[in-house]
Amino acid sequence: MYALIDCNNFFVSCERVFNPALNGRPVVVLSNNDGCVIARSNEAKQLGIAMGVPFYQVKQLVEKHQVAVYSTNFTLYGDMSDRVMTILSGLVPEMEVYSVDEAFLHLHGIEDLYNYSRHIVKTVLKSTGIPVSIGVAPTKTLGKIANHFAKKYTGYKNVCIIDSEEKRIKALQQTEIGDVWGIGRNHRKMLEYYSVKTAFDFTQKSRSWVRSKMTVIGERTWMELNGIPCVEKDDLTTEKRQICTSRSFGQPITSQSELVEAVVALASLGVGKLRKQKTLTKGIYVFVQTNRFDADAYKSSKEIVLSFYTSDLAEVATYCHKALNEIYKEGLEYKRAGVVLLDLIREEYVQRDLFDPIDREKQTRLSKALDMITHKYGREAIKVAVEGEGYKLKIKQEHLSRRYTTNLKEVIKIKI
DNA sequence: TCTGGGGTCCTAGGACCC
DNA sequence: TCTGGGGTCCTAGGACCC
Repeated sequence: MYALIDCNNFFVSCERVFNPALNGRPVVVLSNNDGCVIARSNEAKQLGIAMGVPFYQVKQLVEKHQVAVYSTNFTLYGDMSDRVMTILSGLVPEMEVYSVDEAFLHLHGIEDLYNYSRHIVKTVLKSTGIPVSIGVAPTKTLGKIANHFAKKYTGYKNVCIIDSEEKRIKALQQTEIGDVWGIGRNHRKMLEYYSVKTAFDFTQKSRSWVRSKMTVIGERTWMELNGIPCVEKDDLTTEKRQICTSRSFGQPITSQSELVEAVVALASLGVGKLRKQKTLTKGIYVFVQTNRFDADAYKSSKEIVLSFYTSDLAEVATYCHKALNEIYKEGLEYKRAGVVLLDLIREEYVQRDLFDPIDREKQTRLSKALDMITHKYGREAIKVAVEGEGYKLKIKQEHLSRRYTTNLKEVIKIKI
């Protein structure tokens, strides 16, 4: 049996841990730039605030019901996620972290699944303050469905188990096809056209029909819903194959020099991730765009294939600068830019090249020194010159909470 | 006036090779 | 007049996830 454990309204729950006055109140967390709603408390959901809705569209509703609003604080959420995952790894023999707020647990051989799951729920809550729900089932896709029910009905006490054919069928009949893990908007539309409304309807279609309409991915979902596990453990979960760092700007950027600074700042973040997972890159993709909701939106990009693998910021920054010079057009208002590091390889697999003009030993020592400085004094302490002094990406964050768990200056203070 | 960010996997079709 | 067949690799784009 598998369990899908999922933190309830995760980002909101993180904010509530450090601000208990938010309990019972409607709360929303916004995306970067305070653009869209990306997390909602149950109270906010009940007000009809939809997931992913642009914030300005619900501003009135928010004011009317005094909804608490937070800018996204990924430093805090990432750290809270680490805490939850650490607790879990101590409780189960095997697990796969699936996302910032979800993990699959392997429960093979466990007798009393309900009490075991309840114990996990209570332990995580007590240790981290984060409420979680658990769905247990023979496959991961069914686990997702069970989890949905665990959240939806309070009677389940955050644990729902699908362990019989009757329960499986009942659960499938009560699940809309669009709510199934792996069925997105397009496939939902297509399936509804063929009168497939529930997950159960879907399982009644033939395997070959599903394959022909939705390729192997749909077929996999079909198998899983029918109780046959086939979503395997992903060996690559920890190591990313590409690293994308992009931002929308609160204020548009017009000058080339400022755009260079922004792109290099993004490259710096990307290289930070690259180095953290101990990989090197051999391809750099830079893109810029104007407001993508405009009818005449302008988009441009450039990929540079390097001759040698690198994880050196100065080197990456140089290529980014080059790429940008080729794609920058005067007189436009840029709203978004990004840097993608492609073709990654683990550092121990890199072969030295006889014709490499750069002294890699020296460069590695320099990069390591930079890592140490950044680690000790923060990202702002040292940077590439072209990034500009004190330059900050123009991101709007008007409702930011503190980094309670990762910055000493921002920890909670207790008055005695 | 406002509209996120970071990933993965699969397929079709073109280029190229023998 | 007639114009093979099979394989690999790469890329763009679609679809989906949280």
